[in-house]
Amino acid sequence: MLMSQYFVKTLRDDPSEAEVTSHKLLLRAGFVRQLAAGIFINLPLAERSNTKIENIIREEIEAIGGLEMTMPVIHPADIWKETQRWYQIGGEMGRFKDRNNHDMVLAMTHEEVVAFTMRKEIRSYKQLPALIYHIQTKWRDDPRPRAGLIRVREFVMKDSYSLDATPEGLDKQYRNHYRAYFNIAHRCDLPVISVKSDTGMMGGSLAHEFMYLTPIGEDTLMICEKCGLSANRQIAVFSKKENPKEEAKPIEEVATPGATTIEALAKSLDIPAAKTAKVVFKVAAVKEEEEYVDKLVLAIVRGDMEVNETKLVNALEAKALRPAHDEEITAAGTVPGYASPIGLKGVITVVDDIIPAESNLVSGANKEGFHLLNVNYKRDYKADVVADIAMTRDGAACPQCEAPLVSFRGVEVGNIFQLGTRYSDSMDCKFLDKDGQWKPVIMGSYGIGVGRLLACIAEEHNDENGLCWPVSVAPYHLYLISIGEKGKEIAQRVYKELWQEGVEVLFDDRDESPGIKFKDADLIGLPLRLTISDRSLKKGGAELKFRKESGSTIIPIEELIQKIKEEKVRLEEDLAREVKEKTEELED
RNA sequence: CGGGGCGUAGCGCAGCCUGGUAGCGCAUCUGGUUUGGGACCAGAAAGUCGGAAGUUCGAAUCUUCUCGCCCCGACCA
Repeated sequence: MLMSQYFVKTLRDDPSEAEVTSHKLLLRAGFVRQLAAGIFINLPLAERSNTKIENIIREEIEAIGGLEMTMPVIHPADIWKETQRWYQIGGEMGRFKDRNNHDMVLAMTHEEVVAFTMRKEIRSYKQLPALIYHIQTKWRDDPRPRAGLIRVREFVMKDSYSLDATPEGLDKQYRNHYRAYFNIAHRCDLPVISVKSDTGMMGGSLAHEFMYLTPIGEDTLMICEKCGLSANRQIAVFSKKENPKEEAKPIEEVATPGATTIEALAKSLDIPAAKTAKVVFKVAAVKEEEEYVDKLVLAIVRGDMEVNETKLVNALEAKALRPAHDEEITAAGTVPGYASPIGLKGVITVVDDIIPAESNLVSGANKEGFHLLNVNYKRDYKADVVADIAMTRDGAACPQCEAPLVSFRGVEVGNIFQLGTRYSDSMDCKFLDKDGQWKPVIMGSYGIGVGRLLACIAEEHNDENGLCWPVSVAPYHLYLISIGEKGKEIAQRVYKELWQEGVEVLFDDRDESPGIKFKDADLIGLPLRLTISDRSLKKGGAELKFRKESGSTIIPIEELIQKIKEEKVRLEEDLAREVKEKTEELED
């Protein structure tokens, strides 16, 4: 490509809409432009990098037996009704009607289409296992897109779907993807870690997320630096310490004016927060005879803990959760700040699993200004659900080794799910097994975001002057600058020859001052930069500089093509070697 | 859904409080001089001040409504 023909100008100033580094740089360097909140245009530079990322993904997925296909972006709602997700998913789903008034869905993911296809095609265990994938646009109407390309509404992802006859088969496909995803990230020179995650709207049993750790990440991960245990905070568990057991004492009402928070309560009674029961009200959409209805939920954790909403939703098997309004709480017969489960009717009570082991906790008295001492689970009240619903915090004890857990922020670039038969059951996707029995196909689904990878790579590889692309995903390998007439003449020849030799060159042939060209070279961030000018010629050739290094070398013109080719190959080999080392580490 | 901020030329911003002919820097176009880190001189072009309604003799400026974008929280493969 010739810079003189690129229709996009780099920006001197950070656009005011951009906050995070990758967003600023991708805008300034002319990779992307925004069309609307969470909807981006990929300009030619981004397109080239995306294509490279996609091809890395293709190679890794083909290597584990994946077959590429394309599934539509627009689906009839019928298949989403079959799996109930039409009803379960809220505003995140894009819905519209076609001209015949049929409900239609903008693809958020493709389990339904896979199941639809496979129930027509798969009849025998002999057709399994199978692995299909595609790279396709998704629409998820996120309530709050943010951080440029990190969190968008329309995006391209590679999603693969495994189909197996046995759980062992699924396990193998899952492990294959686990390794493949690390390979993909490593080949993009993006450090990621895997953590256990919530299955969310996907359903299924086991799930991992691949996280790029960065302070701008929107997920919080809990990691044990001692034993290596890691999980998304949404599902992270920790080892809870019970208070010393006490003999159950009789309930006693005490006046606690103004003590509407645990902190104030503990202070006024001079007891540790861990001797109180924290009551939190939420309204959950719970399934009741095929319909989702809003129910008031009373969740109890020990006073020194907090409620984890994801865990609570899972414990309730609810669709959604929101904080309860004060009116809803009062209507249930209690008072915000002084609530307790004792004597309350018409609410779903969920208690954290440490509560039954605790004795003589302080709880609200369901009237303004009073609390109850010595409340004991079972004797005084019972819950509809007992489950782990406590949030894991920094410093909480690791459930494996008791060391303190540490929290990190991260961006989820990929995830893998063991779906099991969630979709094959609801969509009747069955095969005839060896033993002559019809069985549901066992599915797995595996996603990795192309644009998100690009953004994370940009976030990881940059400096104060601009982007610094890894050679594997750089839109071009080399930024060629010519200064002056003589330099331009030689550069034009070099440009053609390098392309013939497999070196992708972006030639800045513009009639601009050298300063502008150097600034743009740094901003766009190709791994190699070659300058041909009167000055370099006087020194004996052309000047080669690596984006990530400060020095430069002069190369005689006659050796130029060969030398650059070598350097490009060397960069690729260096990266390949690192990938190999990381892969071996992973195998251990 | 709750809280906050911002919409003025392609980009970054001033002007608004205190109403009176819309400005600056960069970018763009023309001519000339320059050519190793976002050059210089001279000239030019470019804005429904996000939109609508209202107040007023007069609104970028005041009022109301509305749309969009950004941030925090909630939510979320």
